[in-house]
Amino acid sequence: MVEFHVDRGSGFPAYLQLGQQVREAMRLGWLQPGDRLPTVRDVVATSGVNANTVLKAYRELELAGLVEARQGSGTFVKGTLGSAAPEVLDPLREGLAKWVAEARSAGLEDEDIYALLREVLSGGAQ
Amino acid sequence: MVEFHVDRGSGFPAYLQLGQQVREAMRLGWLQPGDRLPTVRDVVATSGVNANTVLKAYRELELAGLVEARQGSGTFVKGTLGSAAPEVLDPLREGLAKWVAEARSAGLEDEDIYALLREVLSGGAQ
DNA sequence: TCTATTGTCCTAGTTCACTAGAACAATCTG
DNA sequence: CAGATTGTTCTAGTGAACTAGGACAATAGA
Repeated sequence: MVEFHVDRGSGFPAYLQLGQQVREAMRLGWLQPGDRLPTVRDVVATSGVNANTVLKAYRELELAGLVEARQGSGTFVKGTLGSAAPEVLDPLREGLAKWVAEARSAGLEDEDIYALLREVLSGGAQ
Repeated sequence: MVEFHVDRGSGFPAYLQLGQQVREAMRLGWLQPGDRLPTVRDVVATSGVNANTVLKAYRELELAGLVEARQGSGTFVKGTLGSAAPEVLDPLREGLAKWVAEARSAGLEDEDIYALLREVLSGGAQ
């Protein structure tokens, strides 16, 4: 089961945070087709956001074809995202963890690491 | 000189995007103490956001002690962020680029890569 | 069938990001 | 000094995000 963590006051919309967390869990293989998302009321109780906000997040995921809402029973993962095959991800994760350890021992903070990745992904100096 | 790229419609506030881009440029060593940020009017002309929005971004950076606004002459980088020594960053960037190439040839999209990094940084399975 | 659970809708209202446009104030340059 | 450039302030308004609270509808399970 996925556990949502909504950071109010971070500036960006709660419904986007929820959506992103679902997508991310799908990419990492934590959520697979058929899995059930937390109940709207669950999320309300857990994260403190309003039911309409949760609904908005879920509706966007549904529009994107990623989940399917079934009244009375819950919201279920329907599609797939990314190439979340564990046999592909696992070795990559290991390699990344190694690099991260290196970066951290060189004194880099998490934000430095994110910045560096964004730079590399967007093609260097641009 | 830093070039801003504001993605309207991405959902999160323009002033946060501007602030983040300055912080990131500082982390990567593109902006160093004494460097001048683009003029408020420059950013307005370039990115299309309103002057007040740019001002809000700059004011937040100033409150954080990262920049200093001097009326009549511009806004200048004051503090430092991260450990942006090139002799430290360069080899790390190289190693990361290598890993990214590997991940991409394994079929991962950028979003997969971000998700994986977030997972690793937050300490694995959490 | 009855009941609990779930998603869904509705109305009303508040807060905040952002826009628009104008004016002022300090600094630099010639 | 004069003019251009820069940051700064102000007022007014729009739209979106979010809250609050209630009600309805479909499904699952006993």
